[in-house]
Amino acid sequence: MTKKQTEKAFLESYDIHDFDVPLTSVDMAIFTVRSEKLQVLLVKRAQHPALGQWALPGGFIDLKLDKTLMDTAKRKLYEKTGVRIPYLEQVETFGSQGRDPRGWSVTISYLALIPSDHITLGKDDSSEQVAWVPVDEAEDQYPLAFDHNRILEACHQRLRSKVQYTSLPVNLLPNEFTLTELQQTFELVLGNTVEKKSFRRRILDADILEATGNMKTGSNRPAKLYRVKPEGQSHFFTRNIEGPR
Amino acid sequence: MTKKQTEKAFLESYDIHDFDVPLTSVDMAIFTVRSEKLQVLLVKRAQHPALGQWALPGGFIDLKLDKTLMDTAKRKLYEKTGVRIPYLEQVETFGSQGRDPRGWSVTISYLALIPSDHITLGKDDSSEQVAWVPVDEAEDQYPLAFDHNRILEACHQRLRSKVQYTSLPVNLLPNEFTLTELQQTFELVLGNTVEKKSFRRRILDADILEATGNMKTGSNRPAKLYRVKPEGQSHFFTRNIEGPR
DNA sequence: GTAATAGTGTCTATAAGACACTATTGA
DNA sequence: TCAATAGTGTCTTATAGACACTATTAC
Repeated sequence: MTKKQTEKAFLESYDIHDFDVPLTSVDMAIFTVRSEKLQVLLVKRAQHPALGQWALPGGFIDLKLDKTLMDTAKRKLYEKTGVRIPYLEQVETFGSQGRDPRGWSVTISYLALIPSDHITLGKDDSSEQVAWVPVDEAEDQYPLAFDHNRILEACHQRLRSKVQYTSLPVNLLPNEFTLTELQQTFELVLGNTVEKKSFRRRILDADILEATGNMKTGSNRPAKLYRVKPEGQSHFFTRNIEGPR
Repeated sequence: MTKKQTEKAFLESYDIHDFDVPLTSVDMAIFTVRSEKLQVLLVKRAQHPALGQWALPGGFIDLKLDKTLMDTAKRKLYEKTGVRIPYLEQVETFGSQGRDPRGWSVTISYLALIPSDHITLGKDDSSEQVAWVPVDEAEDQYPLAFDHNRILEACHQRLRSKVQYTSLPVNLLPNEFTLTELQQTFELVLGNTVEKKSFRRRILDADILEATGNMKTGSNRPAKLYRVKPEGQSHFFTRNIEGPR
């Protein structure tokens, strides 16, 4: 190869298989709230390597189907849950010699938040076992395949820290919800209680919700129902929730 | 391949070249402060594709030399600047069909901060042209190779937003510096002025610096010189710098 | 009425911004 | 003494936490 070669000639003679490249995949931590717990979706691997072990859903980029990495992530999410437009955020890319027994590999991790209603688990044909597992259990009691425990922790950590200064938990709730339900969701993710008045002031002052006009009734005072305004899915507050002093 | 196959047999028969994988590289935005401007390191590409165009330094993972992605980033940084232990942070991974003419490719971007003293540009033998360019110029007036303008913007944006709530700019200064110099560095990165008293209160209350005992003299009152405590390289404040009201 | 949960009034605490002030040097 | 920059005192502002209080429903 000389420097005089044209770019066209260079590209024609270029073959990616001439070079050693790492295996590249996408893995994701899909979170939802079920039974008043923050849960994460796990799949039992139906292929080697790590056959039979629990893992985060993920897989290889389909160079034909996927135009971008985000497409790969969206495709995987849809295959596993039937959900098409969740909150989806890239977290961290893990790459090393030893993380996969097949050799040098890189995985781009994504964090997804979905409401627990209207999920159809395991839409795809992979016949893998799919399960929602409380995040704490997944972290402490499940030895996940590859370095997936570490990836899950990175995603969980990202979520926890962003909840301190963003409105992300709105993405874990159905279309209509009460402020109390929203507060409980924040508390679940944060892992501590938040003060009611402070919380409502913060949310309402941010102007990210609108009243639907409906009320949630029970055996007590009915609560106003709200929906998220479009810009409210990912609102940034100027200060953190601090939690109890 | 059957499911009864052992993992060992699977791995023995596995050949990465049987699959289509994307090209995978690492690119980095190396920032420093020179001539009272935030500058970024660019290299003029000495190979196809995009030969002769300015680009962010980067390159392929060396599957033999590098054990992790961070190793690739550190190696590239050392080759270009001679600096070994800077502030280094992974920013975002860009992957798509069209970002490189050679085909589907993925690049993991890193952000590095280095002090401008003791840099030896272009230590490696690539005989590429290497230059410091003010970030604003690089963004507005340099058509960088591939999608490097977008990558630079992502790294610059990450830096700007983290400066609001971290101590990162200490990594852009030499070992000893005055509070005024630190403040000026914050201002350069933030793109606005900050109030002197608030700034000093914030930094000193965080307890991330220690006085060296030396003073910087000039034709005026001497200023105390400080160095960063080890934990001060990446301190998180609980609130943002807000800037002028 | 009571139990239960929704929603508010208002005080304190924390850390930032504003800005005028004092301090210490060289020339 | 003056110019220049270092460094401080202290008031105001913004937003969070604490916590007691009122409001509205089903029964």
